[in-house]
Amino acid sequence: MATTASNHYNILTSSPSIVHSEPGSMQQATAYRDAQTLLQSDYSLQSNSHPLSHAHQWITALSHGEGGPWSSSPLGEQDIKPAVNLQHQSRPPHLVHQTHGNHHDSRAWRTTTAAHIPSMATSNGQSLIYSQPGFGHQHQPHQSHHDHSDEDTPTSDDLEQFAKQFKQRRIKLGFTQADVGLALGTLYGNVFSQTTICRFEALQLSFKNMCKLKPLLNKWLEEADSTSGSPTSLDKIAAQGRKRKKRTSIEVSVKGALESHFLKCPKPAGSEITSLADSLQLEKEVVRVWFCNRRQKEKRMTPPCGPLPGTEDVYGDTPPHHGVQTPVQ
DNA sequence: ATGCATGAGCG
DNA sequence: GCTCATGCATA
Repeated sequence: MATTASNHYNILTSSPSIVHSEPGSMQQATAYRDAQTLLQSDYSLQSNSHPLSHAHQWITALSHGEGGPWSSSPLGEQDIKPAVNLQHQSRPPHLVHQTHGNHHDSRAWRTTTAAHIPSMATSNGQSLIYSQPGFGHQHQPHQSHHDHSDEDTPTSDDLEQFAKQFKQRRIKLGFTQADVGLALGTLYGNVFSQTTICRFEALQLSFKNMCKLKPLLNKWLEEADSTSGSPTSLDKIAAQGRKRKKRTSIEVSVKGALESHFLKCPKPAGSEITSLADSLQLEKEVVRVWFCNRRQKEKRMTPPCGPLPGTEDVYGDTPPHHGVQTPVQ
């Protein structure tokens, strides 16, 4: 069965303070993992026992110090990043180009820069439901073609370029994605995780989100660049705990089943989710979240290949209109 | 790098 | 309930 590795929550109490990592070293990665399973309580604890509801503020409220509901320390969880970057940067040349035309909000991406066109592998994303990439260009930011480097609404291309350069320079300067995330917190008050930086570099965020982060990252880049000789004070405080449901590990076979259902119906009703969860022996919530994440992924996931026209808005939120135009090919 | 999860905000 | 931004935990 698939299953959830366990229904425990782990409380990370105090992770080792992270010092800004030095170029090339990926130290502090394992130390904190021990403290990972300190406490075990039922899932219900979260939904029933604690009337807490606003626990996100801790992330942003650096000066709040009220501690989240589940946090054991008053520091909130602003940055708990353990800098578990072991990866650094091995990035295969697979282009991550997104091609969607979701005007809806903001996730319009690349238009056509595919350098190589892998054939549709049909492993599991064959139906790429999503829409078309079309819209040959950014329909969002159109400001006069000016020669702005930063500021102002960038185009998809601008973002892509920036992300590329950002990553390269970041690496050259010897910083990990986690370092950057923390630095943004100490420098500008907005802490971000390694995950976010990673997704930024990989263009896996929505257009709007990318636009929002770009300025910050750009500033950091300048900072880091000019201070590349002296040790920028990247010290930060890290220590807090938080209870979170243990990540459920869904078995491959079960995932396959979910995929199938997803292809048939990306947006199942509550009752459907319930029965599906029942047949797969998963908690309803897990299934519901799975679908949410699946949908979200579809929206920004780079299509395995050219999204085929004809399979458009399955979610219904994909709006009407232009979208025609064949993707790559 | 990515899977599952949380929570704000919106109907 | 969903979307969307975001991240812990994990592979």
